[in-house]
Amino acid sequence: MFVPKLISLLKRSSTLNQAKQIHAHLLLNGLNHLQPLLVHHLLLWNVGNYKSIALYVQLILQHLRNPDSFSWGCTIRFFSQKGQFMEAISLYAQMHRIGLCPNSYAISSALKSCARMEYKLGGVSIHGQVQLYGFTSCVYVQTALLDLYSKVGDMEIARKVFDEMSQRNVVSWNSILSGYLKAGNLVMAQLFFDEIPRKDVISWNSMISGYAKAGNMDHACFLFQQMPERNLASWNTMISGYIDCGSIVSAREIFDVMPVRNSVSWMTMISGYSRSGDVESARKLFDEMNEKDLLSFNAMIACYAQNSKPKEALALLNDMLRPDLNIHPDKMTFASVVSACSQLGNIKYWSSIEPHMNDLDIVLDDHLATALIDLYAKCGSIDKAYELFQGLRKRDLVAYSAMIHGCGINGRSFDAIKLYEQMLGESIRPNLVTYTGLLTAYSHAGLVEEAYLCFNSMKDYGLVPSVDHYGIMVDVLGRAGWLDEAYELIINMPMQPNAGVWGALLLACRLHNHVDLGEIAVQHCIKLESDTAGYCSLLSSIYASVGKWDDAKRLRMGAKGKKLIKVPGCSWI
DNA sequence: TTAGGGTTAG
Repeated sequence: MFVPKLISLLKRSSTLNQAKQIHAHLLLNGLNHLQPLLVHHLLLWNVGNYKSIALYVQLILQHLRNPDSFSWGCTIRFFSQKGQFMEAISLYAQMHRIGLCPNSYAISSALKSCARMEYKLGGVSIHGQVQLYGFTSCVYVQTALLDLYSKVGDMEIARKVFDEMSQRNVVSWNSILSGYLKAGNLVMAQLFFDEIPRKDVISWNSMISGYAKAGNMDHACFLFQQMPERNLASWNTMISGYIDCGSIVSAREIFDVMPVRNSVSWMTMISGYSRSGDVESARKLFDEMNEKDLLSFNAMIACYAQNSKPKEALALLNDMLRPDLNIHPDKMTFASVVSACSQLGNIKYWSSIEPHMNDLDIVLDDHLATALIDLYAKCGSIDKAYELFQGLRKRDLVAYSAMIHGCGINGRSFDAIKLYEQMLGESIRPNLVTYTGLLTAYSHAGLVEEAYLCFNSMKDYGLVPSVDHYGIMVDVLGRAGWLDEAYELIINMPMQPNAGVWGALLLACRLHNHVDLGEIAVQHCIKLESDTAGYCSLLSSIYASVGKWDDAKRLRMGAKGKKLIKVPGCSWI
């Protein structure tokens, strides 16, 4: 077959199998030099699905008799564009190992991949090769380099690269702009923005986003009104800016007047309502959507999970799985669903959903694994939780807090304390949730003085104990029999104690048969909560335990009839 | 090179 005919056949091939046949033909007829063309065609026209093309092209690369930068460069760019950054970087390294000189495609795509993964070390080593192979005047390579340093937060070197560029395009300007904005340096960003010779919509959007993130919506709005053309990202940035500032009403106004909406707009609004606790408005908006997609389902399921409506979250997952919708849940969906199951506190809910996740080939990431740690810990499978915790790529504040709490409620107090120390050793600052778990652990172990020290150390991290932390402390003191100290702590609380705090004291009074404080505690509990039967029966048991049979009987009768009871010497209604 | 979603307490 003539070469021109082969090339035209290749260009018209639309399936991977056709391309493979042509490839076989090339090899049989000694036309190996046409392989780069085949690689280029395969990658450019996406014949077949991504995975099979990727596999086939990699196979070709490994067997090229005369490896060429063009084929390798195209492939590296392909992986980088598909978001397969690890693969792109590893192919680049391989290309380097076999002694091929990279072209600008290869080197800029490898740099982009490092930037997206914030893999500074890899980027720096490619920087050395940029100098070595003489790409110092290629605007694409230099911009990729500049973007890398902006993304990893090294603005000094980013600035140096920018200053030394012989040629710049608007992407170079936008990259340095986004670096300063990411670093929160609005002053420098504004200076650069003013200098951009031909600003595009991305330059404007970046500035708007920077002011919005800094909470300066007035200036963001000023820029939004000034910009010559707006795209969807401009409008969506304004919506999320208002939501971040807590102005859900202004966000809605923007949403209502924008000319075209996409799923990001809908999702941002739904999660805005979710964050302000307005589940009803979120659902109303969700129901108004004509074509619900993965993003909107995820936003609505997350809304239910985050607002303590786990049953509704699971019901919506069920709707989402309807075959006619053809929507496949992803790891975002499952993170919320796991949280919902965890709130229900029974593993049976998750057991019926887990097979779906496995069918969908969902890969556990740290977020999803953390949700599972919490689920297993709450359902008593602490060993399974620990196993997941050990397997995390990076143990962050949330993972530690979930694990500490999990150990706390499962009676593994010393493990909880050890984890807390390990966390501090990794320079992770605890938050209020961490202390809830830790105090729970001390409470279960009956370590009163340690708990007190821990409670007092919260201020070292700038944390102000919440009413729940006081509740746990009352529980710790009370269980250990330090009832007067517990009462004193309640009296000196900087906020109003809730029924939980007084309930903890009441429980302790029952444990140690303390009548006087028990009467006071029950009085407050009844004042704070409508369902009083449990409290009355506790006090009644206290009376019984000290032989005050008449009082005990009277209280029990009262509790049965749900009437309000009067205790001698007390003035509650 | 710009917009958006998930995980920890009670």
